[in-house]
Amino acid sequence: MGRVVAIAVERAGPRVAAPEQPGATGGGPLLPAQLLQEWYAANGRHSLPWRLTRDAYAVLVSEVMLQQTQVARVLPYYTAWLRRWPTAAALSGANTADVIRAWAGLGYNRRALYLHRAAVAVMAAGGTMPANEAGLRALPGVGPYTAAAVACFAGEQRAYVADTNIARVLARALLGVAGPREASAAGVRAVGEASLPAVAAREHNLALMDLGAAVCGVRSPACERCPLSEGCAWRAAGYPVGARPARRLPRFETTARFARGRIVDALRGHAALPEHELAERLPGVHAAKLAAYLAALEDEGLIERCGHGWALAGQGSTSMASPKL
DNA sequence: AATTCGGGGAG
DNA sequence: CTCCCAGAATT
Repeated sequence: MGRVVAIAVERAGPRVAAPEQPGATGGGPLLPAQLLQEWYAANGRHSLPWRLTRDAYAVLVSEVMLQQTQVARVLPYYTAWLRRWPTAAALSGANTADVIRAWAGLGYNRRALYLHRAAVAVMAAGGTMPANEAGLRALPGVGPYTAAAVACFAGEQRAYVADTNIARVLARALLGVAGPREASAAGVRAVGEASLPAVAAREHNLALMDLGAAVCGVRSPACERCPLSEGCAWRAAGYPVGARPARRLPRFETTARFARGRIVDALRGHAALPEHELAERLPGVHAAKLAAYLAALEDEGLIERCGHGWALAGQGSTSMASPKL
């Protein structure tokens, strides 16, 4: 991608960019875009597979997989998924059970359903993936972040993209607080939008994202390696700490999340299972709630009744499967 | 505004 | 052990 390099060497501005550059919008704090792009050219993760394509479907797959999930864990899933379902048309023809099985290990299983339903919706609407925020936002499982990300990374549109990393960098560098929780979402958005460059917003957003992941970590800001440190408001303020949520988490094995994950994963390995066999795979504390878990999973479209037992939804192609138990 | 929804790995 | 991760949907 010669484009990135070209941007980085476009102009040799002042080495230390002033945090506030007069004349942009309202005069709020801005990012030193030049330094940021130079850092990105040298340190960005340019070879991530979803950054090497502009295919909106492929980018959507990556973004949904990346929701609350680390890059390293998504990589093998992304590759396998696109090999199996290279297009929205291909995915729309898959059965639900196969899609849920392909998701094994990623967590938040509803994301697999959303992705499948999004593909079906795209095909129903003519077969062309939307590349603008509004069209993307209408797809299931696509919220403000994912819509902006796909529009920007695939459609190369000038969108304000705010994942957890970007929001943290903006909150620190421009607002002087520890993170987005210590600022209003509108405040972060205001400085983020004001800092969006007129061109190459894609590289701008990717740079902020990589910076947040590699340098400006939640617990470990490496300011000595940060291109924004000179004008960083958080650093200048002496690194004020953020408030702690301070919430006691119950043992994971006792949570509904654990039970639901176990249930779905058990059904991944079998065509169908009777309810008592599902109960055997759960700690006793869940016995009284098993029926409620199953009802919720059924309502969400992850599982379905199969005779006297349960199976992954859509097990037998698209037709109403005959009872197997 | 608060909750719920998985699972793995870093610290 | 706790915390965090390229969030979204629901209440």
